[in-house]
Amino acid sequence: MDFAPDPALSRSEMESLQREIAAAATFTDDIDFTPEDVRDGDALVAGVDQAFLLDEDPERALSAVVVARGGEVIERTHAVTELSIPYIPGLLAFREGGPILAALDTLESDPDLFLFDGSGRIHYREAGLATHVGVITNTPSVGVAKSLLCGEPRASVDGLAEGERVAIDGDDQMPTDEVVGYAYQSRQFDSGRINPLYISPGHRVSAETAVEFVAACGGEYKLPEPTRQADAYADEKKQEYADTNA
DNA sequence: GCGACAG
DNA sequence: ATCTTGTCGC
Repeated sequence: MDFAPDPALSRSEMESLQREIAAAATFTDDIDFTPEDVRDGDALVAGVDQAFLLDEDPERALSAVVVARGGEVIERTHAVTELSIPYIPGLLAFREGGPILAALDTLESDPDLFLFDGSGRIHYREAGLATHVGVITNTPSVGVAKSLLCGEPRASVDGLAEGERVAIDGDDQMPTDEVVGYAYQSRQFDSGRINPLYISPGHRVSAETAVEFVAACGGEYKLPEPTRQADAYADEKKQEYADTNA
């Protein structure tokens, strides 16, 4: 089976491929390491994020990957790739999946877990970016999104205390009623103004464990450290390319 | 037609 | 995502 996120597919072909991806995905724990291992530096976690070069035709994506073991960064890599289709809610993997796979191909280390910027199971067809790339690489993956694509929070997610989480149930536009993820307040101030992260299983991780992994990555900021590092690295490299191309 | 929408 | 400085508030 070829699950490659081919941007040339028709919209309906993309949607049916996502249903196949969801069927092949595992939303329960199938891992040989624990959140505790992540804390102790006995597991490799890779944060993946992107920056974009939109003032070009075609536009290009700069995909960055930062691998961490405990608090230390052991590898950073990136890839610059052409983008062929625009962003369409629900079809993000077909725009960014290829570019991300290109960056993962240059990795020398072999991460135990991937943290992607976007949704996993919190998706119309339970096949968001984290699930799509997770299934293709057959690597435990988690989706870390800064806003909610779909699904229904069981309770208000406003002003949660640091460490609190609220289950996200499948809604009427999704094929399941199960818990598809969690709103997770990684950081909070007394004023209670920071929005929570929306964590969901990508592949081979349950919704509960996905949150535990993010929590285990630590960091002083809202985003888990590997993701924050990847974000900064992507911006850094983007400037480099922008200057070179100027 | 209305509403809603990761990055 | 990206375009972008200062600024309101704890």
